[in-house]
Amino acid sequence: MARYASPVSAPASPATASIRRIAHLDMDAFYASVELLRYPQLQGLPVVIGGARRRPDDALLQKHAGLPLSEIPVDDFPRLKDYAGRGVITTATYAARQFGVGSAMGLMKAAKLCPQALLLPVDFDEYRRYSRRFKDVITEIAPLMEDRGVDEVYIDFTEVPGGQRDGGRSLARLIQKSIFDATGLTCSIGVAPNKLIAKMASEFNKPKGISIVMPDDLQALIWPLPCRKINGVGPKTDEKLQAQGIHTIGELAAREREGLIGHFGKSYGAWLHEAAWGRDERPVVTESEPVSLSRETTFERDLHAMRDKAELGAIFTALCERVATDLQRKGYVGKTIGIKLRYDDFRSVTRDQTLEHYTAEVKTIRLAAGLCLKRVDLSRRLRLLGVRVGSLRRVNADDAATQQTKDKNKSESEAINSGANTLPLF
DNA sequence: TCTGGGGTCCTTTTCCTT
DNA sequence: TCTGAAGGAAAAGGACCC
Repeated sequence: MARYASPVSAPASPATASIRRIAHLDMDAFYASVELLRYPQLQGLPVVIGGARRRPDDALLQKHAGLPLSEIPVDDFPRLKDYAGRGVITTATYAARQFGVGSAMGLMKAAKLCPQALLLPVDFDEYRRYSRRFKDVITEIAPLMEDRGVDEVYIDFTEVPGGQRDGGRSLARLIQKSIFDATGLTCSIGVAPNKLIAKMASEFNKPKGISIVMPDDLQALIWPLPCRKINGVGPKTDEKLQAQGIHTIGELAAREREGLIGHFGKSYGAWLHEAAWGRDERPVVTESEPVSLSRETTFERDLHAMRDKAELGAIFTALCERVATDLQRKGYVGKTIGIKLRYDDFRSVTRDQTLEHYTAEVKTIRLAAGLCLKRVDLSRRLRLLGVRVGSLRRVNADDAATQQTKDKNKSESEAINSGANTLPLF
């Protein structure tokens, strides 16, 4: 909090002491909007963007090679009804939502609800490019920005020129307009005394909304909302709250702190109480280091450790390679190697192993992950396999240190190898 | 007939050491 | 040598988020 108190030394504008103003900015239907910039002819149509393993528009692009994307006839786009395979919807346009399809729904189920919907693949690279562009626009105007994923950020307005005017509305407008001018994309912004409230506020007026919440507005604007609107209250907690007759944030605020602690534990119970009262002192964090890095994949069909050994082995090795490549590209080494697998009945299990030394080597990762694999039940069929490296540390650009790490990795590999010669599974 | 992938953080369990 | 307590670290799982 101290960081955000108004400067004591400079008696700035005498009448208007600066109060903490935090904005949450959320891009409106980000993925879909980016796709519509590319394919404007799909405007207003039901479009679903989904986790298709094969790009459903590959054939489309091939067939119309040379033609500007915006001139590809709508009738040629792949339809949901023609899709067969696993996958879920990542996002859907408003027109598609009319049919009851939405994020996280299985594609097969969605195809029944809206067979005529167009299906586009998820193009993360493109979304990341737009993400970088809109974030650059923001930091030009307000440098204290916290990245919250590809389409969301928090911004500290407190000390930004104009950040106090109208509770932050003018600055929010400026940012909205600048982002639209630079990218053609719209966003919604909530400005409030802290991140918790700002996050809720940004949802008030979607799309293209600006919502201002002042400290005194808690009762009127926040308390009537369902508890589920609190960022950090998910379906499980909501269910427990409902069971106790707590439906709104106001009802939650009315509960004794001690009672909540009794039901939800010391830490989470106390946090729920604070949240209901709109209290949140978390700073806007402009930089952070990753804790773990992982790769996982769901198979086209469930695989069996023995019957599909070769296939699983290849997938497993590929996952290790991808994690290792990611680590090296991003400049990290880690020392906790883990696997995750999901059985055909959707239960998942994880196994971890912490090494003596940090590594980013495929071989070491593969060996350690192989040992983890030996500790799980492989009689059931699997639908997902993942490999993770945790306890990350940034690797020095310094060559000597790198070489040292490599040497250690080498001996580590050998050590693991000698203990593992009874053969890893895949 | 279903239910992605990449993360973080917290709690509980397990294991090791003293 | 066995047992149990205590505490810490690592492992496992769960909830949540985008």
